[in-house]
Amino acid sequence: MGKQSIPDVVIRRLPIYLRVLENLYEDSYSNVISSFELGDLAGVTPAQVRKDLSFVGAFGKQGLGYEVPTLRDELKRVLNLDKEIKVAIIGVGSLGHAIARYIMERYDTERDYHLRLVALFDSSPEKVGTCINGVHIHHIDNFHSKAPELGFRMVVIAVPAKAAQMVMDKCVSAGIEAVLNFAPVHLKAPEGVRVHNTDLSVDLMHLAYYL
Amino acid sequence: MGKQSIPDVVIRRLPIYLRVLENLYEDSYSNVISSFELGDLAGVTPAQVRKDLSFVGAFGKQGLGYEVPTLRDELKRVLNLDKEIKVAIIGVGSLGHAIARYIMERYDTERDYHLRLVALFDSSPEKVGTCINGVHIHHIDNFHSKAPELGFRMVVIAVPAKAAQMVMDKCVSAGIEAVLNFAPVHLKAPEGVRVHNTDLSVDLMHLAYYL
DNA sequence: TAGATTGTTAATCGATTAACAATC
DNA sequence: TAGATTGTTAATCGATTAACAATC
Repeated sequence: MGKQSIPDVVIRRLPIYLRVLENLYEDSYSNVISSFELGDLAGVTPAQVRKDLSFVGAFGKQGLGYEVPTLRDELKRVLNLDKEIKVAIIGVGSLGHAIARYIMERYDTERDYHLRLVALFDSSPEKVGTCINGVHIHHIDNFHSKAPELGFRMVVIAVPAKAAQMVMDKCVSAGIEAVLNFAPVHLKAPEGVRVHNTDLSVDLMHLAYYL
Repeated sequence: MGKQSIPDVVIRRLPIYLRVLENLYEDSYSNVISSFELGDLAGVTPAQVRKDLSFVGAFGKQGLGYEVPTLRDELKRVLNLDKEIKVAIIGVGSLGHAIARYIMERYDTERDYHLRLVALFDSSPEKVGTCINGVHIHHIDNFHSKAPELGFRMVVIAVPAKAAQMVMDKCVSAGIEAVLNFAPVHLKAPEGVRVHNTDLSVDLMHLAYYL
């Protein structure tokens, strides 16, 4: 299998292919898709698609293309999305709130991705104890015990920049393995903890260059 | 000057350096920073920092490092952030709302980035006509006339996937030059319109691989 | 001055693209 | 079968890293 042999740059594109297939599925297209069509819908070249898919070991059919349900299942398997993945969000400001709703709407319902939001954390006494769509907001001080109790290994950080590294440290000590950080700071984590930084302001500034 | 000669991968890192410098500034650190310190805070190697900064033509001082205010101003100039940049958001769901608040809090106040949110657009009659922090929500049907009237050239799309391409087409025909897309679809735009896609679900799926 | 750090060049590394034999 | 498209290899392209002379 050799999971670590798939380059990260390829892994980053697999969810995009998966997203395209899910959308096709909903619109109930043809049962097969060529690297040309898939590339067009994903915004990459056909050669790129074939190269990427060769890493996951998916088998297309020459002359036809890829079977949509087969490829979709294969991509989900590689991305671990064939199991339920529990996620928690730390920081329930407007961004954390929006992310919570996004995950609940996009995953908890009809799709079978099984990305499930199991807990929210905040430090504000007014928020702690309340719910968003049935998901409780816990106090951040209880994070260390709640993580193993609720069984999530993936966390979204949506707290102010000043608090982010402290929150990250709590995650690390609680054994969290993957973190998606929305705070506008580069967070440090030891080897073995995967951190992905998404900063809206960085994206906006990047685009500003091209104006 | 040769703006187009700076690779996009470098442009993407410049806002990160700028963010580091702004944070330093607030904490009123030393007046100079070496490529080692800057790299550490930005999460890249010192060699990378020096290579990147050599593209913008910034001048550090051997034996010392880079003057923080000089480098900050230089980065802002290259990224067009020395002028006011007007932005509009299309789609005022919870994500659009959160992005609106984020931009208003982060840019409109004490900082001098001058990224300014000038308009919001939605199709819901309940939302149209209301305000968020003094910024009006217009009907999407008025987009074409509002764009030149309010003078924004950059747009954030935060509408559902199904509506996103249609909204993008409206942007293109209204002369928008840069789009930050949060809808989970790859949007097509003609040459000359810069599109940057950020999809929370793609990031989550990417991280899921490493669990 | 001596120590430190830049800017830049050359070497390495990795990713994308092109091309085509295999084959559905 | 003929036409189309895959999977893979080789060629190209670009980005990162290492190293070091220049110099503050």
